[in-house]
Amino acid sequence: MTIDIITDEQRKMARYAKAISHPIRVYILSLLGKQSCCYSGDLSEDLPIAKSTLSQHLKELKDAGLIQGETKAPKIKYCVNKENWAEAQELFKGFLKI
Amino acid sequence: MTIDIITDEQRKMARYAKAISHPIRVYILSLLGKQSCCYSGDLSEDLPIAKSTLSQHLKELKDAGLIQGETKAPKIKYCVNKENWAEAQELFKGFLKI
DNA sequence: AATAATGTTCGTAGTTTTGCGAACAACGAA
DNA sequence: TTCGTTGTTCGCAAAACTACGAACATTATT
Repeated sequence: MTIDIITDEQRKMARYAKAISHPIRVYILSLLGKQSCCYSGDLSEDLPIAKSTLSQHLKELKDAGLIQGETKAPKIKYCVNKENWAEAQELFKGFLKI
Repeated sequence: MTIDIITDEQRKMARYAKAISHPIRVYILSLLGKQSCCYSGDLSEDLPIAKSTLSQHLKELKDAGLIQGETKAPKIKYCVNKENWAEAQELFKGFLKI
């Protein structure tokens, strides 16, 4: 009940887990796992949500560091952020003892 | 934009991820990974949160199916729910393999 | 039976998440 | 420049999350 015994690693774990804690975001990341990149417009066609909502989910993933967007005007190409994804992999691997 | 293309697997992934999307819950699960079981009271001593708050986090993990409680009156022994934990492992493994 | 130990539930409060449509910004093409 | 395409941001609302203390339940012990 004194000091904070939760480690930075555990905080990071929680952060990444939070980023993937929504079905839409799981879907997006799964897709990026298959094809490594995608356009927001393609997602918008497939997913039953408003564009603005999709935009927010992408922002969530971006803020968590799991994806990155590259402007290919007028579109934006989203890719996995490999560095952070690798970190997340390691964290989850350790956590799940996979 | 028509049918829901999100799979049950992806929904489950999101559900499990949500359960571990809080530092306190990551801490609890990490501990259970090390020693497989623990008492709520021990957690309460270590964590800087109110008992009632801890109780809620444990309930979250229980509802998600990741842990289960066994009454050893007047204490409660919490353990990993092995079956569901294995399922979560598989889901994350598939998800992260990417 | 009375007390102590252990947790849960209730009521409350503040914050965050999720979602939508409308309005706005950026940029290529006609 | 004007228009169409593509996304983001804004304003709003509903729901969920996080947290606390007080009150309550349960059970072992005295």
